Amino acid sequence: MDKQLIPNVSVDSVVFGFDSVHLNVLLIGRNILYKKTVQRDWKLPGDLIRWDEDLDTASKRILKELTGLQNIYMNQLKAFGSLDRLIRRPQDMSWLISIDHPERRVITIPYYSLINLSKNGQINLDLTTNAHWVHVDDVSHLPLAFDHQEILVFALETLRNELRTKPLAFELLPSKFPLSQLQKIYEVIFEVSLDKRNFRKKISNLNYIVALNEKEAGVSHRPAKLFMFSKDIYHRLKTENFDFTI
Amino acid sequence: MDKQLIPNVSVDSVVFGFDSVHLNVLLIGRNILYKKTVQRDWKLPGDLIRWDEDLDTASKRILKELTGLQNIYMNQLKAFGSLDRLIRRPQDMSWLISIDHPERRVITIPYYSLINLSKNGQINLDLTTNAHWVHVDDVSHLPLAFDHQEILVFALETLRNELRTKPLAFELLPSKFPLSQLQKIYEVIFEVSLDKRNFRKKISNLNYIVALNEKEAGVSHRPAKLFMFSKDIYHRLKTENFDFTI
DNA sequence: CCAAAAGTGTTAGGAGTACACCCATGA
DNA sequence: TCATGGGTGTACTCCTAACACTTTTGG
Repeated sequence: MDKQLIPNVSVDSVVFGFDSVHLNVLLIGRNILYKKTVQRDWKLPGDLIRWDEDLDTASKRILKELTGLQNIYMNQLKAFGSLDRLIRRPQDMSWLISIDHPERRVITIPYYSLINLSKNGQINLDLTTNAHWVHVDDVSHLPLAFDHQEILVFALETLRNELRTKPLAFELLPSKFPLSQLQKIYEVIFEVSLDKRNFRKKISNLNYIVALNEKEAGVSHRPAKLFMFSKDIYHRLKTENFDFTI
Repeated sequence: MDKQLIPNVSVDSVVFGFDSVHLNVLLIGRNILYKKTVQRDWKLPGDLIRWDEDLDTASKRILKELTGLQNIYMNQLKAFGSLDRLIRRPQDMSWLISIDHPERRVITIPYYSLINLSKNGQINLDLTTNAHWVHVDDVSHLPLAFDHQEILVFALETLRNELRTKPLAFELLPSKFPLSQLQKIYEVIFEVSLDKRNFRKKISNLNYIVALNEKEAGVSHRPAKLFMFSKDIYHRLKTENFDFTI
């Protein structure tokens, strides 16, 4: 056991990636030996944190070590620390023994991150660590380690909540995007379908979504106008508005 | 150091209490000896957690031990674990030494709670522990231990966010309340003033806020009709609605 | 010329906002 | 009878929701 690590506090990352069609989550494949057969299962990227690093720093470091991802949007979720979280599944117990994990109790502090996966800005996934993008809809059928299924569900709920009131959709898009992509994000994440005209009317009232003098290229249909999100304008405008819903 | 305690993970509670005029927060007064004078400062109720209890359990236990409060609404916030959070103020360092606190690093998991403080349902504060209700507006002038000021600010922000979309106001009210009290909560917490007629119109559309055949008693003005919040009706209704704001 | 997605306007209903006076009670 | 907060309606504006056809490009 590395002396630099706090033995009972970890971070985990729920990295959401949007590929212009699906919302995906980044999982690490494991092959664990259990009852003399090799079983495949999945976990969230994560690890113990060090004595000499802040939580955010730890989360960034571990994500980079395990996946190569850097400089992406990141937000802390609530901690998960139930007594039995590491030992709910017998496979997990035998895995912990196999890696010589000494601790009876680990409290984990999950983060969620957002990233765009479209063809241009190729993602620099470090494949030696077995990281894979999985459609979020498929995850519920997969065996996930520990309480990672629960963490993922919580992360998705939080993403939905934050997406309602914060300009997070743009973290899932390339810097220049057509409006149909923006709409798709809301449709996929909230599992609804939205009216194109009403959506665009709504967007056109938001001055921080700026039309560019550029169009998509290389598509076999009428090319869409590209837009960008202006953080500056957004912050200048969002010092007004009161509104509540009980 | 108690062997039953995890040495580097604590919980803290931000307990908000509404007294029909102000939003208050529960703080514990400390007298610390620093540079040969006794100084008064304040901290959030909190302590290290035990190896054999879940986070929520720990939070409930510690809140009860320190204040006598039980069975109140409680919600976990994000963890605070920066490297210097215990040693930003020299007073805190000398206090930690005085209580023989061994740990260089403690990550705390804060919770916020909501409670009603009106005269009827007298609160059972255990005064031996020096717990006091302080108006939230006054807290920024008080010396708070560690990063507790920061935790409090985050808790208040979170309370505001959740109050926009969840029926939390009722946790701050007695079970039967006049509409003016409900309005006051939004006005105090969001620091706005709302139009009485418009507020009441909005409320009358919410079927889960139910008018009772009862009136206030003992007030020296026209007595107000009392209302209650129906959790049942609320949950039956809130399985609809899509709406987002970027 | 076909397939595919982009782009565009109108109408009707509901929600939000601004605003001023009378009512019921206890002291 | 006075002081105090309770209680009520209307008109205007703005946002939302429903709905179908034409345009531009590549193949």
